[in-house]
Amino acid sequence: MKKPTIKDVAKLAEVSFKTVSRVVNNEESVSEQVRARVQEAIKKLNYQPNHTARLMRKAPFSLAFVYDNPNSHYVIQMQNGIISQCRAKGFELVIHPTDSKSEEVGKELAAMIGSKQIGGVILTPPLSENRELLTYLLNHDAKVVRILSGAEAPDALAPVVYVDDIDAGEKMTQYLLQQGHQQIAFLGYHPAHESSKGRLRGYQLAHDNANISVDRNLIIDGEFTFESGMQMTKRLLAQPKLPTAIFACNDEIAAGAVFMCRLQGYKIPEDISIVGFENSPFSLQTWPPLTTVNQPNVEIAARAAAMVIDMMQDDKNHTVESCGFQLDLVLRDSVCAPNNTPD
Amino acid sequence: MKKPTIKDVAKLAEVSFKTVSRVVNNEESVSEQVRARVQEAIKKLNYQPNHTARLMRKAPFSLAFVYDNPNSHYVIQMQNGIISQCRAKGFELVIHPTDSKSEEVGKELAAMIGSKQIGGVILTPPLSENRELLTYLLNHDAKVVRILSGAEAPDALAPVVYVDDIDAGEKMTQYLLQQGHQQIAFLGYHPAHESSKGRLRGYQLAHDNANISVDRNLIIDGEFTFESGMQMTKRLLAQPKLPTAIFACNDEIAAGAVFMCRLQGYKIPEDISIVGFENSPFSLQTWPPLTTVNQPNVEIAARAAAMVIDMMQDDKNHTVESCGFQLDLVLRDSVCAPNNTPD
DNA sequence: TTTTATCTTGTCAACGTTGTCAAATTGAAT
DNA sequence: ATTCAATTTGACAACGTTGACAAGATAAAA
Repeated sequence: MKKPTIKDVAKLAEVSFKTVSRVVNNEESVSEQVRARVQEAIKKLNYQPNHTARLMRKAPFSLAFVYDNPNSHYVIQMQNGIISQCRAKGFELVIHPTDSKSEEVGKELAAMIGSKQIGGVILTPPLSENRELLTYLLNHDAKVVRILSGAEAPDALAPVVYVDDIDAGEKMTQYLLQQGHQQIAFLGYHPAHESSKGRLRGYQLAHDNANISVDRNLIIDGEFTFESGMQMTKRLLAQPKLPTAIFACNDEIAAGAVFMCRLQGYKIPEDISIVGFENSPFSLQTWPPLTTVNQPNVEIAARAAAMVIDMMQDDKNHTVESCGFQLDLVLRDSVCAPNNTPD
Repeated sequence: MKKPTIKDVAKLAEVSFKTVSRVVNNEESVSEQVRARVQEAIKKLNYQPNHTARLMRKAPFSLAFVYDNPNSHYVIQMQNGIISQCRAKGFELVIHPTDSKSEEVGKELAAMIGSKQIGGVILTPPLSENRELLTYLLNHDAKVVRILSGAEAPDALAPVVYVDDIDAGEKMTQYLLQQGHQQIAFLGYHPAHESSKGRLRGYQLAHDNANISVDRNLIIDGEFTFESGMQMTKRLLAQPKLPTAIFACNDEIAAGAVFMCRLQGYKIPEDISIVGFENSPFSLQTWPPLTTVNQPNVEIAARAAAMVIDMMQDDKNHTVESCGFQLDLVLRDSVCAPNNTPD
């Protein structure tokens, strides 16, 4: 049994197929009588308009989510946020994992956009930080929205959803300072990682505001992984002056820190308070559960999707405003006031 | 500047647009001269064939990945496996997260398949376990491939990619037995979780083969989470007879077990060996890294995708064979021979 | 040279929808 | 009744591509 087309419905309802089209698209000028008859026919035949054929006549109805990120949870959250918008507004999502280090990303994306009738693109870090890629895409007249976070104010080439890492880093550090911590280590600064820069900047800012000077020895460089978290913590704990709290640049590092501290016999949070960043599942994959910063990725992605869709639908090319997200702390049990001042 | 169509290319190359189509589709009967001229024109105009219009004439070129799974890493791996096949074979992937508990899943999926010209569907647990959904989809003549794992032999309604949990559970248990463990606890049996049944079955089998009877008290029910892992381990450790090894039903449980053991002062693996299942990032999110079972999700998904594509392309409806995957152990440092026999 | 076979190219319809515009119908006002 | 406007409906082209088939060009055989 073939899939019914609009013409089959028309025949059954004894109207022209154009009228069926009108009913399907909820257009005004159809009498109630006819509308009812057509709707009945639609139901009887179980007719579904052909998305593909539709696309050919109308403006593009697809947007692409381009990413190159090893963090599954992040990607899925993004995806979900975008899909929610797509479903609400009848758009199609094309996911496009790629390799940000490849020379060909630009071409590859342009090709995809061209062939798949894609109207808009959402870029996440680190792809969204690639200025060349962005201009390349803009030159191939794609509508682009970038999701960015970090210390640099984003340029104005295209609308951005900006995550305020500086503010969040500051809030978290402030919180630790308020708890009475004065020796706060910072784990996981990485020059290639924009977010880490922002978070460190906030850390610094909070110290400045409190008139407390930062001990450079407490800032340790490393990767955003559990393994690296353990290594960094080991190095940290080998130093003469012990911190009373650790601000880890993400939850995985924090989990590694928790582990290493325990291995060396420190109690968490009694001996050392530890906080993470991201509110990922990893923040609950340790004990006690980590105080962390919530990144509302689903909302962020939904916002970005709404923006691209807006840009696609808007003919007159009115500029879509960038927007910023402030992050909130998630207080759990990995922090307490410092009891013993380490010597 | 408008997107160039096949006709623009034709005009530039001074041939009919049909000839361009032939060049684009790499058909035989085009003279080298003309082909070169057309290709040049294509390059000059940066022409990309319109995927959408193509779809309208040809057989469906899209397949859907339907899932309802809280495990981001799993979903991403699946997605990647499927995408690899789609790219290789020029297919389009539509991802469709859904709610398996909803009454409407079937209708929802049928609607999606109908409207988006989807030729095939890949189902993962728990959706793939839903017989009703499957028959519903088959009745709406969709091509379906299911990814399944567990203790039940899958029915023959549609081709299946089957993950042999029983065998894997048996292998892992055998390994622990070979290390000299006799008191092996099993954490995370859950009646609603097919995989856990299979793994437990394998655990039982290995004991049977070794002529060792299983102590029912060592089998603890629970969820597939870190939190539950901690709880179960707490219960386990409260029992008079301590195990020398713990077989956790997945890595998160195992990580929880590691944590709880440590909290109670047991050393891993010296006092208690612990193994997980899945080889997820969580298995490295603890210390020591977990011995676990590798689930080659990317390959599994790629296989499933290849199968659906096969079914879609094959007109004569030849039956695609189901296939099974055997899993392999990943030996890391969370296991050693039991030193002290607990009393 | 003519015929035939083969290879290359072109013409046109079709896919399922929406946009444009004209035709038919309705209803109100004269 | 007649006219006019407003509403409802329909005919047809168009979107960018591929498939079926016909036409033209070329090469080989007569």
